[in-house]
Amino acid sequence: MARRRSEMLTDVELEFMIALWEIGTGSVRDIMGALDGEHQRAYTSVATVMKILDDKGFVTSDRKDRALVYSPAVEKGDYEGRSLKNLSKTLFGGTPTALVARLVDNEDLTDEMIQEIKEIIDTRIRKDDG
Amino acid sequence: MARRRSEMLTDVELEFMIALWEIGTGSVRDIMGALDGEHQRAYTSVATVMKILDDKGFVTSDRKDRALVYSPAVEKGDYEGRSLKNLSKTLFGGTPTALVARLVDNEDLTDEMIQEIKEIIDTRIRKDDG
DNA sequence: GTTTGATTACTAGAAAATTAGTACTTCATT
DNA sequence: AATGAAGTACTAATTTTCTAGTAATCAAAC
Repeated sequence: MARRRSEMLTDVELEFMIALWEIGTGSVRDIMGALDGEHQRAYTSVATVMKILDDKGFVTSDRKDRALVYSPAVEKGDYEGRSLKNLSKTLFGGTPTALVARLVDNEDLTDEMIQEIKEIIDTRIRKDDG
Repeated sequence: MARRRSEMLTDVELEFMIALWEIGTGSVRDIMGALDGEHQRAYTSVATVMKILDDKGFVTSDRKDRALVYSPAVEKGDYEGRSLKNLSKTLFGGTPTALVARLVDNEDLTDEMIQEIKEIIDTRIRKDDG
């Protein structure tokens, strides 16, 4: 516990959290196995970062016969929200509309995607009304 | 010129780029003046980072009687797009729809904002059709 | 009970990012 | 020409992040 300077993860921390969110819960070895495998890292490197994540409060740990089993203390959706808020704040003046505007003027966004996005918005509007 | 390892900016680089985008063009002193002012930094710190940004190709520089005057080589909108793509890739499986879904389930999003977002989407759809 | 294997804790070093000092250059002013 | 002011280039130190080694612990297998 303790530490928690920033509410945002560093690059490597995020990579490991993604692995943990993927598997739900797991030991250092499990997490190492769930990593993208691009980079190849020492067991102790993963263990060290997991401990840091524990210190920062992003995960919790439980001992299961000798080994630590980690679980997310922050949900992925929660962190996604944080990331969006963070990006919105730094680059879009805190207005999500500006963010969406930039998103949809991306050329390689297919018609289907746009349509899907429209449906998401419409659903949300209907939910508010109802 | 040269350098350009990552296409993404570091935190401090981004902070300075935002200042430069704000003023359009300016000397180290101008940029220093346009910073949020939260942090207070030495003149030479700003100068060093601006040189790095030049090396990486994010800005261009021109001498105007002795002093360097910097201009963005990457538009803010371009970098906004990059950032969104980056976030979408790491955290939303590369699907912008998932990103939007997360964005709109943010509670402190007002009805007006949602409505605005809807209009942005609808406009984009109409543009595609026509 | 000793060895082996797996794991954590601690430590440290490498790499990347940030900050800023010092020396040098150049121009304007005296 | 000497002095001072402003700026850049170079260098270096600090901080943060990332990586991994070593030692200690503990349980199981022999």
